[in-house]
Amino acid sequence: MSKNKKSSLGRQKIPIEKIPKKSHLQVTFSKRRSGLFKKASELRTLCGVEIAVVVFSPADKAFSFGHPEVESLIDRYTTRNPPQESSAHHLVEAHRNANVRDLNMQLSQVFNHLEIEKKRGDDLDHARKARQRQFWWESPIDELGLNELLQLKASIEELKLNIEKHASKFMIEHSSNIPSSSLLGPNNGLGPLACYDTFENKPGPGIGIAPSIPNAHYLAFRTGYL
Amino acid sequence: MSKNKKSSLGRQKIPIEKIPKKSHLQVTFSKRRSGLFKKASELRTLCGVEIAVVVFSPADKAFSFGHPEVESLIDRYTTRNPPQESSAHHLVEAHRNANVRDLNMQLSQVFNHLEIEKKRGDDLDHARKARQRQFWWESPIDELGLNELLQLKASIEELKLNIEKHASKFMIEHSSNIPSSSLLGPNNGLGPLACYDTFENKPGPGIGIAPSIPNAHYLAFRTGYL
DNA sequence: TACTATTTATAAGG
DNA sequence: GCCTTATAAATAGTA
Repeated sequence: MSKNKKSSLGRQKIPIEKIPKKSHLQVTFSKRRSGLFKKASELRTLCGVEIAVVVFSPADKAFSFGHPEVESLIDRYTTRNPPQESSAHHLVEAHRNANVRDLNMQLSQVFNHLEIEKKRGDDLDHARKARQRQFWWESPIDELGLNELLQLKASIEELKLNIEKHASKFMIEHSSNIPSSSLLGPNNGLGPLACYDTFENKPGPGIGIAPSIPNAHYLAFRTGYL
Repeated sequence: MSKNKKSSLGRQKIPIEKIPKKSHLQVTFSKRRSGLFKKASELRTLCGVEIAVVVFSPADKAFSFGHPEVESLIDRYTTRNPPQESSAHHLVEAHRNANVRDLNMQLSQVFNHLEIEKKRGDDLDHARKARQRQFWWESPIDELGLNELLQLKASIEELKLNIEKHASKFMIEHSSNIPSSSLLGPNNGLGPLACYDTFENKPGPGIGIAPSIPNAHYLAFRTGYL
């Protein structure tokens, strides 16, 4: 037997960037998704913690892993019920437990995503206006995007302070000479947010049947409705 | 220098079961949490997909990783808006993309969790009744637990069919002689659910001001309110 | 899907 | 927390 013939080169190092070849990407997605779920499962078992993972595949299929099951843990993450604080607080709370590198990475994603959310918010707000006279109870679904934006804005403002604090500490410890503002990008990281202020009190009155409050998502901004 | 002295034994194999020593558990949690987030990040970058991870630490602190940010992706997972199907459908959809082992593992967790949810549902329903006359718009927050239960019930019934289907296929392929019902446990996996039927039409009338519908969470059971 | 050479994660200890 | 070491585990490329 050709026992010393190398049947393959074995695992090769690949750069962490988008895989261009589609078939290859699909294979990698499957392998790494199950690897990720396995890790999540091990973390859950080893440490006895609650965990949820949600992924949308390249074909936009939903995959999830959760202990306890995903919906319930999402519910806990989103609606925890201390009086009048709501989910914005917990989003920030979660971010507080990350390191500077993670925070910056995620912050840049948030900015990118805000652009998309703003667009979606505009569209949905328009659609809502057109529909609410006929089916007023459907409108809050569309409004979710807007409220998420408002929560996001609050979160990011706290997150920014948080990052700057961490960043200072980080730089002191490493004697770096990069100014802290550059960590947040040339526009200081909050420029693109200013435009959201105009949303702040939009989705309130104008129906005259009943205020559309009844979900925990709305609690943080309840005073805007009453 | 004692160059050939082993300064450590290196990584040792550990069983995947709850780590008893608390300090050790904390270290493992930190290491594996960041490992998991790194994997999630790589999956996101390599495959260009959207992903969210939420973990509650042993000390019940919330940690999260998300591209785009967690709240928004959770929102997408939870509220996707095809007419009248709502999130129960997507929970099932996600489960459809798992293998038999995963499904069984998660199913057992769901049953355990249902016990807790049922208790919480009872308590919250009681609290809601006491409060709704005064602040009717707050009650839907408390009702979330109940509605989640109803969605869960629907999901599990489909999930059960799904597992049985997969299980048959699995066993045929592997020529196993384990009967399919044993995969679901001695009570066929649905016994403990029967009691939830009594919740089905509870949170409807009795207020007389306005029906409390306006969130996607409720859409699946909208007919119960109208 | 299964294999295998290699890279990557991580348990233990400082 | 961060670093080192030695080893276990994940996985890229291939058949």
